Amino acid sequence: MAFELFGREGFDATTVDEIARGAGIGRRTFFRYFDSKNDVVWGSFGEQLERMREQFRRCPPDQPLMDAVRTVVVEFNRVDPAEVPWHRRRMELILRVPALQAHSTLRYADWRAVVAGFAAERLGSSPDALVPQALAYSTLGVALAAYEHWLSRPGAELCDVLDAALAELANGFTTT
Amino acid sequence: MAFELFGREGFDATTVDEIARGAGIGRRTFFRYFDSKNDVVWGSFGEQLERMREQFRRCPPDQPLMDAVRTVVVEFNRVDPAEVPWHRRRMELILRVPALQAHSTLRYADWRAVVAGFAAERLGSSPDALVPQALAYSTLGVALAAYEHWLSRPGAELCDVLDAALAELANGFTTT
DNA sequence: CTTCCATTTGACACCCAGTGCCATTAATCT
DNA sequence: AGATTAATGGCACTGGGTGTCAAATGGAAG
Repeated sequence: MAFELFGREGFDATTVDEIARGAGIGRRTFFRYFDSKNDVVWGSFGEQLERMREQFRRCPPDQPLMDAVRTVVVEFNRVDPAEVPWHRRRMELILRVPALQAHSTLRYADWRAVVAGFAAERLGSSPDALVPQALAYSTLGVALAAYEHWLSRPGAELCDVLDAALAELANGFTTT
Repeated sequence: MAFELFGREGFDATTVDEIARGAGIGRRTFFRYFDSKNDVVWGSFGEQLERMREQFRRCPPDQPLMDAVRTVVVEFNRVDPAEVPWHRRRMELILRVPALQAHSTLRYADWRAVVAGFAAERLGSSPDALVPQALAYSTLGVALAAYEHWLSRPGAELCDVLDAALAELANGFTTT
């Protein structure tokens, strides 16, 4: 897998030629499977998002908006304990390698669209109105902060950190 | 200026050679003034941030955290009316051209650090603790949503939109 | 003015990501 | 098998970004 190379040489130092050779395919073929080298670390994110949309659909209609968002985001990011070390390495790349950090912004847009869509529905407004967009943007932000926090403390439980951070958001960061 | 070229040909279609030739300098010299083509649209952002830090310093110590953040972010983004069209075009590039959208993420890190620093001070915690980071991340998110909203409605007043969006954040997006 | 020094510049040669083109090689169908 | 279609990968090219080095520039000091 290409991740061995990234782990060994670092993401930037690993060339597409190496990845392709490692996978036993031609360089040109690589670019038919992946739009860019960056996309290697983002598997089939689109399908994952469909899962999140589904989770939003399952939310009880009377559940307060931010409670629903919190639950879904936390559940969406729950991973099989066996996969945690793997997930950690992947997220380390995404959140710490500048090239990926930058590129990932483009992927986050779809994630935000799902959240904004749900919020808009609940608020009876358009998905691109100010409030749903601001809500989606800030939820994403909080999730990223939680991820970074999780990455830098080996012991932490991702879902707990996410839940705590989203609770703060729902409180408007009040210093009660 | 390079912005004419971006406006005429589009950002991606404008090559560094063209920019350099347009500025009457060599290509190599261009890369000595700018780390990348992307950086052209981000002038001296570092100095701007110093201004924001200063504004945070001026906040009355008894002002509630989120009120202070809101005021400072709004004021920080207030631009001379004469410069608005220019600012608009610059932000259009930053927020709509994928390459710049991605790259800008790296610049936002410094912006967030300023906000997180202030929040940490007020909360008596470390700047990289969860709450200051989450607060900074979500404030940035809300600001970006406000900017997008502003860009897509020619009539809107940036500061008003920012203020409204940040008020929502401070309320935890409650549907009162 | 000239000499000497340091800084700035830009030409040149690279590396690497990404793309268009096209011949070759599998699959697949009849 | 024979014909058709899709997948593959070689090749050449564009464009961003970097290292190297020689020439140009600009002061200061003599």
